[in-house]
Amino acid sequence: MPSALETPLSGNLLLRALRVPDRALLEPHLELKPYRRGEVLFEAGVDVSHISFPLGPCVAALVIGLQDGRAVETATVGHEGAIGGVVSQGLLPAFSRAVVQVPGSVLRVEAAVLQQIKQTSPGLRNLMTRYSDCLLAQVLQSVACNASHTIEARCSRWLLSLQDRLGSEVLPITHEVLAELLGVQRSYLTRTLRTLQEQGLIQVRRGRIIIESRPLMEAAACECHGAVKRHFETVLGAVYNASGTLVSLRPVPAEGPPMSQAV
Amino acid sequence: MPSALETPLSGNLLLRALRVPDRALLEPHLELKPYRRGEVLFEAGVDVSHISFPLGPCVAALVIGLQDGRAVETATVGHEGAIGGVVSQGLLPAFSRAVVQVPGSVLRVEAAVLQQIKQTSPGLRNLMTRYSDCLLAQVLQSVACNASHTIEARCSRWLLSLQDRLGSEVLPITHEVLAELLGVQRSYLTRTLRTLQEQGLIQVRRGRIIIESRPLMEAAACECHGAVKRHFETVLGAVYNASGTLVSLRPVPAEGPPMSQAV
DNA sequence: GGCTGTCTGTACACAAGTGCACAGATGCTC
DNA sequence: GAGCATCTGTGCACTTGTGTACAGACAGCC
Repeated sequence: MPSALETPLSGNLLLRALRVPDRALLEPHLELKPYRRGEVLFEAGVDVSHISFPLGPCVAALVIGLQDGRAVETATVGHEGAIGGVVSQGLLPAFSRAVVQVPGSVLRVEAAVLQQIKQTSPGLRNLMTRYSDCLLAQVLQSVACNASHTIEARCSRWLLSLQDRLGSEVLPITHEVLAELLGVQRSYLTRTLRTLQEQGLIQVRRGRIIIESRPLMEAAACECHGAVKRHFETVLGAVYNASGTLVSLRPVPAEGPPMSQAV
Repeated sequence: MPSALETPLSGNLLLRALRVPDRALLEPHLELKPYRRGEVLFEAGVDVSHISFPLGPCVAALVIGLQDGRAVETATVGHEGAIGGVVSQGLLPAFSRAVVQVPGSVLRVEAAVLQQIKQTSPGLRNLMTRYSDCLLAQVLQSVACNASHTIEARCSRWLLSLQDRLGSEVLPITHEVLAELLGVQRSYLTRTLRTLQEQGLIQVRRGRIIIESRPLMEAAACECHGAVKRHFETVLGAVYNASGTLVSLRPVPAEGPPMSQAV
């Protein structure tokens, strides 16, 4: 199986950013697991047994369930990151649920094993800490965003960030689901999307939304999209191609004395 | 000065939860620093040099500044926690600004020094990891909260969480400031507070809000307040007194073999 | 005790978003 | 290629919250 993982492993940018020896430590413990849309990686309140690195197009969301039955998205994680005990270091009960939004596979490792390996690998430790900080940044920005930006702007932001992760203009999502994630009314979201379509930003199809003009979308979206992206750049050295898609992270540098910082 | 710190140190619940030897490691490096209302602990984009443990009534907020000049609160930190590079482990640029809402003192330590001590103290490491998880939980819940709850509910939640930290019914805050933190219109917040007052939940005074009936407040607030509180209980063993005030955290247990979890 | 700056109360026109209901379109399955 | 479940479009009454403006109240200061 290790040989079969050779290719998949490069489908996650965090794993790809690791140096070869660190990757070698992790590789024997990685398990490939496919997920369908809507599948749950872990439930809120349950101990997180594994940490998962989404591959290729796979995108999951951290979701908070509310008493009235709604379930609002708090963070999106794709092939640029990891999900499950990233901050809690595993083995603490999860506060949120993790749900697959775009189907695909993940590479996962037992939380305890990852902790073990981190002990011996400063590079891995450093990388995971940096990613944690980016995840937090994303969430912090969303708090402010949800408090102050219009649904049109938030919706645009969300679509852009999905495109960043997928690298495709065709975003497989229904109004229903997107409205739930944003915590807004479905009928109003439909109207909003219609407006965006009339302005030539997107095309609306059944079950998918097609980005027509990324520049216009970026103008319609709030600053939050850019702010988070910039933090990914400075902290993880994220690299984006011309069309805004996230293509790689800065490789973890070789160990040196001044590395003690982000242990 | 170490002797002068003897008492202050117990004014922060995280520090108080540490075992004596761990505390001893930290103590010589702690510096007492007073802050006034509105003072900035660190700015967004700047490297965080220190990590601060608020004492007694001191409360700070993580704030995201928006392009239109507004500055919305994303998290509140009082004597139950710490602020500055908690997740990023210091020495990464801060994503948010930290502003003092209720004046008081903090004990602070250089980020690099704290990292150093963590290397040798599993207890401290474990505690900080748990606190990080609680901080994230608080922020995750706020994303969902801001997306779906009314201003009245959010305002009530906020007042309750300040009371938890202060342990007093008199909350020193103006409508102006609270409206900004919640990301809402000042005039509408005044109306909301008026409504709460007419229902006997609070009393409104110039520059302060007095909680009249905590039970009624809890009914008016959204579930988010309770959800975060419960996570603090399970993860940090937070203990609340009859009137809802946070009084202590579970002491860090003695080291044992099964401790490897939250390294 | 009067002045002054800040904070609070309220009014009003308006925009944004909800909640619900139902018609119509689309894609998939058999 | 007909049927069906799901998704999308739209209408309408209503609530929540914005934006702006201004009057009055409070507390601290000299």
